[in-house]
Amino acid sequence: MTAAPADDVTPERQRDAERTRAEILDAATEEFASRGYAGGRVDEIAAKTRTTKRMIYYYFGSKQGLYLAVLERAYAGIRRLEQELDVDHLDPARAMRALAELTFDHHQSHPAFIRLVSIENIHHAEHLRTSPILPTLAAPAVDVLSGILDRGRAAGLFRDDADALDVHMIISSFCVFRTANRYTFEAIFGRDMLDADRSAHHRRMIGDLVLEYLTAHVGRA
Amino acid sequence: MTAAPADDVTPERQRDAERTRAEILDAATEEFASRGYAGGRVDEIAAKTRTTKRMIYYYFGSKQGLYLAVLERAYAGIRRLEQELDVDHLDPARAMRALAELTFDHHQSHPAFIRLVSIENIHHAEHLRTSPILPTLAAPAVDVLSGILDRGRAAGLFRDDADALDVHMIISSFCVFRTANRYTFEAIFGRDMLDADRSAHHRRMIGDLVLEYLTAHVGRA
DNA sequence: GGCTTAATGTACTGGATAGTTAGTTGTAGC
DNA sequence: GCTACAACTAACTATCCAGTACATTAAGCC
Repeated sequence: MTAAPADDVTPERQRDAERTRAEILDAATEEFASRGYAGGRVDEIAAKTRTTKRMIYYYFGSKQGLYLAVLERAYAGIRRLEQELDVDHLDPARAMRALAELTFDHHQSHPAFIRLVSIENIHHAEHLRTSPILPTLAAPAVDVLSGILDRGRAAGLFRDDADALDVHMIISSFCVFRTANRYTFEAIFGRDMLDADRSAHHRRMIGDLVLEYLTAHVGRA
Repeated sequence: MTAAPADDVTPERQRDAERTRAEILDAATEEFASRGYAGGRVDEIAAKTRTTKRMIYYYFGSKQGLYLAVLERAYAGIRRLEQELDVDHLDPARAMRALAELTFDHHQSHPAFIRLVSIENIHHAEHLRTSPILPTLAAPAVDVLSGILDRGRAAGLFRDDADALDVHMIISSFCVFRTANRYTFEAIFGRDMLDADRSAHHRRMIGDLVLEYLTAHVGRA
């Protein structure tokens, strides 16, 4: 990436565009995810970095530009995971469970991503819709899922009328809800979603749920 | 409510505290639900009513007080619905489906409520947690659900290890997701969740999903 | 070692916006 | 028809905050 001299490494470089950008993105992710777009403060983001507000405008142009960069980087994470998931060596049922658990694990360990998606929906996806990465987001999720469904149907294991996006929705809704609505759920029902035992239980549960749905009334139109 | 004269009704009363309050709450619900708490503008809310900003402070004290009043009124709607739902005359499976469909219909027809819940979660439920109505929110949902589960288990129809809050979560997550994440879902996958055919399909689906879960491996510990 | 450009810092501005001050008017009760 | 209070209005202020003008410094290049 950076062309650093091989033998005389300065331990703290004073100018490093790459690192400054990344530091700003990290701070901005935290700020926007925890306060929303309108609630997020550019001054606050700058204060969390080792640089100044001027740099944010230098690299990202505007508050909106920064927010969009944050959003795009967050989406890139789950997209990469889905692309890297190799389930061809697993039977359809196990493959489906692996996909559900991948989603479960990602969403649980990336609350900032989930919160950013919530925030983006509050804004009617107006930022995401303008993003150049938008067209690359659908395929990874849908392709893996369609492949598993096709194999399952061919083997006579899964129902014929299951739709890939519906299955994606079942998995996403469950995994997103646990993280996205964690706070109101805990306030109302007094149950912490992130309790380790409960997490393990829910992780099994989403796999069960999807497989029960897919194997119900097999062969029916 | 208001002591209006019986025979000489003035068509447009110039002073009506009740109506002014309600008008402010309506406008504020729309504003906060569509722009978030920090993004919502008190001046904008005032402009949408037939009164002035001063009245908002007169009745609700602060922006936060207004927001909390909006949130409480929104929760009151679903709580009332759940309380009024009478499923004792239905067999457990039909009762469960009726509850799922009630939730589905409410969430689909009250997007502002769903958005407010999302917004409240962005804010770590800090407003809801201070609300005096908080203790009244859990019981209606849980009681109806527990009743149905008990009857289903007693009849040997439902699995023994099903937990009321888990079932609530399955139903809520699905119904909330469709509305809450509608915009990013449409942007990414090009599918409108509110299409009439798809809605009917999903409405059946959430009932199926819950019943398949509850009737799977019946009798197993 | 000077030239060029990318990277960085300081200090400011102007518009937006939550909240207030100081008043006015309608209406119920007598 | 007067009084007291609730309901209401208009105009203001103090602060916050996104974005900028301008100066400066490090580093690659020859």
